[in-house]
Amino acid sequence: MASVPDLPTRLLFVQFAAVAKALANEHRLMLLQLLAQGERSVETVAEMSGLSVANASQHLQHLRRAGIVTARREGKRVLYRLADDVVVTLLNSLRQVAERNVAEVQRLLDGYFRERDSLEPIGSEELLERMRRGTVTLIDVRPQEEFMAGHIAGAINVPLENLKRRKGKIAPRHEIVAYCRGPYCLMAYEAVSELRRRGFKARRLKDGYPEWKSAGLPVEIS
Amino acid sequence: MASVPDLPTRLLFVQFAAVAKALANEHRLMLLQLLAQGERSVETVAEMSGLSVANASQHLQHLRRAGIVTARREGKRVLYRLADDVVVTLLNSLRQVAERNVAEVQRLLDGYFRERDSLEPIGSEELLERMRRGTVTLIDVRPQEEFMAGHIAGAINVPLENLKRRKGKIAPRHEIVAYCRGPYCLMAYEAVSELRRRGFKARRLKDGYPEWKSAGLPVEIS
DNA sequence: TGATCAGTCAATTGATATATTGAATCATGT
DNA sequence: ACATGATTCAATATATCAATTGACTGATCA
Repeated sequence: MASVPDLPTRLLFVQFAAVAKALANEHRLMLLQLLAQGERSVETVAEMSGLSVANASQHLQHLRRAGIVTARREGKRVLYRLADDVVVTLLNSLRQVAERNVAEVQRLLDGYFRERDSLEPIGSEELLERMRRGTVTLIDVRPQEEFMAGHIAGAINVPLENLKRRKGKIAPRHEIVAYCRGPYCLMAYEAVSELRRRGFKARRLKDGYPEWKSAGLPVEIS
Repeated sequence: MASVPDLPTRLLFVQFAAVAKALANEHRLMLLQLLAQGERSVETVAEMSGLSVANASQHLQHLRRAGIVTARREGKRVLYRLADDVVVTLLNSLRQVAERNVAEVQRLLDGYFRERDSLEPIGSEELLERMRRGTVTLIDVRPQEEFMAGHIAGAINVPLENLKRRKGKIAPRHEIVAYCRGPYCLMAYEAVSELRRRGFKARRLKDGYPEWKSAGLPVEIS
């Protein structure tokens, strides 16, 4: 009764495993989060992730061979991007499984990310509704270059660095909502803490730009 | 401007990578497909996958440490099962990425699985509607033990082995729909081919039991 | 044409993963 | 208590992966 799998089925599993192998490295996952913001050059993601250019290049090629990202040449530089939106779904379910089932992740969330709950995240439906009524100011705390590559429609860019150095003159009449790269990017957490310290009403958007974009909600470029 | 990720964020990526590492092996993916049918003992999945018991045990423990499966002891045996339904989603998006992006998978699908399209898969909505009207006979071609552990409500069990040996006396008035373990399990394909060779009207269900179950559609046990 | 910049390739080293083997548990029946 | 069956553990050899280094290629611009 031993229904040992036949050859073609085994080959398929080998291919699926190849995709999983490409995801099975913390640096590549970090590169994917960066690419989830939009197209980026090798040098850019190398600098943002703290990897050497050669190392980042090899990781990106690994991801490309697995069909997770694609690359195109533009002049001197090579620009990488996620292959399609299914990749965002894949990364999200990976995150969900880790979050729900791995004790270590729970510990990290409960510890370092303790403020998570106290910062009352707002959902996308509620944000859309309040944007329509104009009762909220939406800020994107990512660096300017990421903002310019694409952001939530109606958001204004206040990079976290500027916010902390009080460079932007923020005096909104309404409550502030901050967002960044996604649920595990800490920038929006920090922004909300900082704003509250200064006496503003501030909340965090539950998800980040990649989730918003992949949900088909309105975005802008530039 | 090098926004190198901070420590807690890096630790989270390490944890996500650990989950991905657990998926990054063809044998473990095969074990997961088997466990997607329901709870199974180490010995059972070892036999079904063609792995040695010790090897299967170690792979299963790897999956357990990653929070992808859980185990419980029942007498002499240890029964493993998927940790939750998010795992099914994760495996499906992994499959989708591989399917959409990897040339090798395309080749396998177009070659060995050539009959795929000619076998006109039926969707779950249409199947439900026709089951309600009674205009279809639904057969589950998985082995009896898998059928007994859970199957689509209203299905009858005709294991592929029996079907091929003409052991079951099939004389349905209606069209036959066959299903098995999922989109990459070949048993339903073979069953439909065989039935058509004998002159029956037969189609394949688009997805398999795990997808049906995880979609919350009606199932039965025993 | 040559200099420069962005990225890739190849070779090396150290670190991880995998399958096998045989011994060690742990619960059960005699 | 002892024997048995099911699973896990420990040790090993082989294979694969990751980061570094320096050389190489391709596109741009003086």
